[in-house]
Amino acid sequence: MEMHLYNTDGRESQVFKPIQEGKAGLYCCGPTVYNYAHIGNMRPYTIQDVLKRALTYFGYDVTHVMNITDVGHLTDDGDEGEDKMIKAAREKGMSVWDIARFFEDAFWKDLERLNISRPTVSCRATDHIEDMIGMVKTLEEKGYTYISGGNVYFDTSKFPEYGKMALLDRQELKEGARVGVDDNKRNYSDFVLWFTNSKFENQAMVWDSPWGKGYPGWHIECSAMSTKYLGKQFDIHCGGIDHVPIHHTNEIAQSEAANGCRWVNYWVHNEFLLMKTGKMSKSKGNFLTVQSLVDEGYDALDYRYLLLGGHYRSQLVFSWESLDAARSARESLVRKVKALLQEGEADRELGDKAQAYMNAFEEHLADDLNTPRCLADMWSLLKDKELSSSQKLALLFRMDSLLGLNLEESAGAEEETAELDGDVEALIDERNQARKEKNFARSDEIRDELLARGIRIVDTPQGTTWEKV
RNA sequence: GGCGCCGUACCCAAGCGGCUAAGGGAGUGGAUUGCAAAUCCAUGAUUCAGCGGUUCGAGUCCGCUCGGCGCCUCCA
Repeated sequence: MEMHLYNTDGRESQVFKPIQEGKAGLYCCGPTVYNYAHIGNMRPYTIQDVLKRALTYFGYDVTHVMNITDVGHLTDDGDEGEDKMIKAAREKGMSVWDIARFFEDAFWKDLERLNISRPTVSCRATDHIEDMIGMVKTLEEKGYTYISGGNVYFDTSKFPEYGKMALLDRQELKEGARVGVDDNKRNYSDFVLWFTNSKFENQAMVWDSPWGKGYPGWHIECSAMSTKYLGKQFDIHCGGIDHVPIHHTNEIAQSEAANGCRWVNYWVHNEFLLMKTGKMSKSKGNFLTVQSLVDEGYDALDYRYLLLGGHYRSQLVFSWESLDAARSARESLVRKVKALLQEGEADRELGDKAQAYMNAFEEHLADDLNTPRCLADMWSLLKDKELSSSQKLALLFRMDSLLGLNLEESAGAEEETAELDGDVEALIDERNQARKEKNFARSDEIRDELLARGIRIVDTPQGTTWEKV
């Protein structure tokens, strides 16, 4: 199956053609670990996970690389502002190194809860300082840099295609409109490759370099690490749409200047998750974390379902109402799987009819990851009266291996924990006895009591069972 | 000021020129139940913000108007 991806570079949907037959190199910008990731941050990782599953399913051997930015970055542009890592360290009374590990661990935990598979390679910026220095040296040798105010800058005027992907040439940027202008720059769009003139206190993260003690610029890490693990040219680069004009633009300039060739073939950018009050961001304080959703009683997978319910290139406004809707839908799917499972196991092979469903699903998935249609496909197969339960299960599990809602595991998980509480069984027996004696006051009392303990009674013609709420 | 996106039923949301406008949630009616829950069945836009235009044909293309959002700053 051919995959179609919307390529920001060219602004059109294109057929994915790998550089190397049967392989796909995928680089995704990872988190800066100075704070908890918020649920908006999790949107790209979720869609990238689906992309990776899809590529793998369609027969590509995927190498997925993600960086962990554990080097301090500024809270503002230029030389202003405070280093995020240092700020966090001061506030938490921890070293910057500990801060980085702490939030990196929290990040992996969030990914796990969202059923996002780990990248093939995850690389910390602090472990790759030499690679970055090497790339800056190459750029210097090729004449793309200048030193000013102690920092090494990339001279964007030396790179004629600067801003091509972002279509920057069409825009009249309002220079200095909201940020002070860095007088050390020759051109507005120039950016720092290596800092040596830091004014920060507590510079724990400093490395020796040909230009003096300092630390790398904001954009060089992705270029250096992606080149190291995926080569000078690779297939797909993912990230948030906000990265288009600055971060990815600078990455392209650096990488293509240093490597002397085209760098990335497909740029896949996800749109933002918004709050009703506007963009979700740490600085605005209007953000939620996966943990805060869990604290409110949601399953992290409810949020995954919510994300899958909209297309990744559309803005999505988060609301508790839509999360409720996603939870209802997801729980319903899990219940249906559970019911089907009681009728038997999933077939190993898909029959003709089931295959038609799978084909449609694959087509929608391959159509620039149209996950809303994929979910609709799941629902429509469930309604099919001519399809056997075992075929339905086979389809659902196959589809879910691409969407990652963990339906099979969720349907089974309740059974296991169910066995643990012995007195739950006793209460149910007591309730059934009460019902037999038409003592409904007592039976309803027990039902309420169990519900308070997170257990919902389900009366069926075959008898009484229960499930976790 | 410049660039870009969006406006589809009560809510979320597909749709990218052509069969009866996906799907989910909520609601309503019915079956089932001691009552619930769950489940099953049924039910929803002559219409896609508005107005013009192109076309045999437009939610889908073009223009304008109104409304919302994002970017131009580190940001997912």
